[in-house]
This record gives sequence, C-alpha cells and structure tokens, in this order.
Amino acid sequence: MAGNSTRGQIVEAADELFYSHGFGQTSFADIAAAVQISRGNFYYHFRTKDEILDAVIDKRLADRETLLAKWDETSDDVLRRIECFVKIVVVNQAKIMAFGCPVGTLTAELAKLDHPSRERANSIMALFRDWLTRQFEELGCKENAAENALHVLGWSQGVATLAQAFKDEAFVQREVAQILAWVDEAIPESAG
Amino acid sequence: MAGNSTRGQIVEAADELFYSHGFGQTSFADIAAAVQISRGNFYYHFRTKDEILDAVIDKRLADRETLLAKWDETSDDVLRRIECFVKIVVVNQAKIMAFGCPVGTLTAELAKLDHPSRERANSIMALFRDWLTRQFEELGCKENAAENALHVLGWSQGVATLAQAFKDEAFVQREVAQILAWVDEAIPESAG
DNA sequence: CCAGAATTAGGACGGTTGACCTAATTCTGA
DNA sequence: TCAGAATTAGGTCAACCGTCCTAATTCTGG
Repeated sequence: MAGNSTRGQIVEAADELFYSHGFGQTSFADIAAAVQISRGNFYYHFRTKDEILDAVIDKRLADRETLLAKWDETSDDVLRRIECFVKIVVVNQAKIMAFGCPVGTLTAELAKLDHPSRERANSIMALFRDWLTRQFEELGCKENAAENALHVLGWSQGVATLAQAFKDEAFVQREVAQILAWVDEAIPESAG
Repeated sequence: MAGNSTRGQIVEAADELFYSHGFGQTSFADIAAAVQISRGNFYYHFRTKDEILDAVIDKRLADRETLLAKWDETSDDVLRRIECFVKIVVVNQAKIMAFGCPVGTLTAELAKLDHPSRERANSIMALFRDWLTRQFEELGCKENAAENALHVLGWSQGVATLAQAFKDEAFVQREVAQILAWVDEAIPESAG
C-alpha cells in the first residue's frame, strides 16, 4: 500500500490523472504509461477500471482524514483549524485554477456517469462536512453547527469553481477573507 | 436553427446529453439514437464532435442571453431581477441535484480535457458575471459591483455543487434565502 | 538450492469510438 | 417537369477502449 510499491504508484498516478483529466478520459494505457509498467502488470493489480477508482477514492479519503487529524492534533484553537480548511483553496490555488476541486469535480463526474462508486466519492465531501460540523459544535454552535458546516463547505466549492473558470487570484483571496470573517461572526455570544 | 429542424434536434439532444452524461461520455451514436437519425445524416450536419460542442455552447449562450434579456424587460426592479437569477437553483432544483449546474460542470469538464472550446464555455459563466455586474451597478454599487457579482455567482455555484452531492432541499432553500439577504445588505446607503 | 508464490511483460480479444464515404431519397426553383 | 441541391441512410475504416490470457521473470521461505 506504500507509495513506492507498484500498486501504490498506480493508485498515485491514477489519482493525479483522474484529477487532471477526469476519470472517464483516463485510460488504462494512460496510467500504465505514467507508472511505466506493462498493461499486464497493471492488470495483475487491478482487474477493472472501477477497482482503480475505488482504490483512488480510498486514498483520497485516507489522505483527507490524515490532513484533518493533523489539524486536530497540532492546533487546539478551533478558529485556527477552520482557517486551515478554508485556506486549502489558497494553498492549492494553482491546481484548483487548473482543474477545480478534486472532491467536487469527481463527485460531479461520477454523478453524470451514474457510477456505482458515486456514493463513496460523496463520502469524501461528507468527511469535510462532518469535520466542519464538529468544529462549529466546538465553537459553541449548538443547533446550527451542521448548517454552518454546509455553508462553509458550499462556499468553498463555489470559490473553487469560479477560480477555475476565471483564474482570478484576487477573487480567491477576497472570498477566503470573507469566509473567515463570516466564521468569526458565527461564534455565539455565550462563547467568545 | 429551429428546434424542429434536424440540426436543431441534434443540438437539443446533444445539449441534454452533454449535461446529463457529460461531453466526453456522450458518443455520436448516443445523440443519433436520441434523435432517431442515422449516423450518416448526423455526419452531414456535424463533421466532428467539437462542431457539436460549439453548437451546444452557442445554444446555451443564446438561451441564457434570452433568459437574462427577458428579466431585463419584464422587471424594472433590480432586486427582483437578481432574485430571479439566484432562484434558478430552486427552479431547476431537480436537475441540479441530479447533474449539477450545466454551466459549472461543462466548464470543469472542458478544463480537464484542455479542450479548444474551453474559453467559449467559460463565456457562458462570464455572461452571468457581466449581467450580475450590471445589476449591482444599477443597484448603486460603484466600485464593488464586479466583486459582488462574482460573489453571488460563486455562491450559487457552491450551492449547486453541494445540492448535487447531498440532495438537501432545505440546504438549497436556506442558502438562497441567505444570498438574497446578503444582496439586500449590499445596497449602498445612498440608494434605498 | 530449489519449489512455489508473487510479480511483470506483452500479445490478443471483441466492442466501441470518431470519422469518412457513397448511394439513395427528398426538396426546390427555374 | 426536371435538374441540381439538400438531406438522409447505412456501410466501412483505423484506432483505441477495457478486459483477459499465457509465458517469462523475480522474489521468498524452507
């Protein structure tokens, strides 16, 4: 499962190709060529394209879980943790401007394909939603923690979509600042 | 160019198929089958897949221009016009929950394909942006009309993305109400 | 050292794709 | 009416797709 194993390399290459070119437009040959292995070797590790997709989704889920867990560990300030999330769109600005959000675009593509793994892909989005919900709960939001989480998540998705369409760095900076300001205002009075 | 001509029927079917299944996953045969014509007839009207895409983009551009022009004509209340735009996501809720926003998802897909018509697809998004900018200017926003336009457009895109992922009607209703409330607050004091 | 498992290489398959062609049919205007 | 243009039908093509197979090679434990 490590990144230097053949299987790991395949999943890593597939992950990037699915992101940069889309799942449907990435062929077995594309991935095999990226890893520089034969198609037969490829077939030994993954018998169908759907199996690769599932492995990629697993990797993306694990990667995001690791990232969120790291934030949970390294910072006991809730606002700072939420800030880390919101700023993903700035940290990964170049890639997002080129290919959009990896989670949002995969979700959209699999929906159009009516793909069996559609729900599994959505669970990455749900991972963010649930993590954000926990942050807002910790922030003191009682009933509307889930609503706030969806708000921030949706807002971020919108920023990513327009970032890709218009490549407007100032827009991204502005919106991120606005989201953070909104989060500040979302702190209940009882907290603070 | 009319909808009942063969060419018009092809473009209409392609428009819907590109939306519901994606451009890359829609084949010549799919479109021909939807219109119930032979592949040869199809080839007479469109020699390449890219030609169909361009025609679909033209149709979408024209459709949106017509829609925006209708709003401009039928209502001289700027707030009401912006409301019409924001509520697209409610009016088309069912389709958006199934396939996302037609404009946003096409933009995202063509970016991944690095398709020549990518910029033309983006111009549909730009059409919305520019129209919204004009509305905010008319609302009295001097310098930040363009920023407000991008804000509302991006917000709507985010709502569409999450609507597709989570199929949460209440979320859509909530966000639309929030956007409208935000627009109200965006009115400069000199106006009102 | 060697047997057997794990891994890799690369050919082959049926099906589909976008693209192209020719022939038949229908429409249109002089 | 009829010649020519416009349109439709359907076959064909090479290339590529995902999938599957067998044979060669490398790794591993006893």
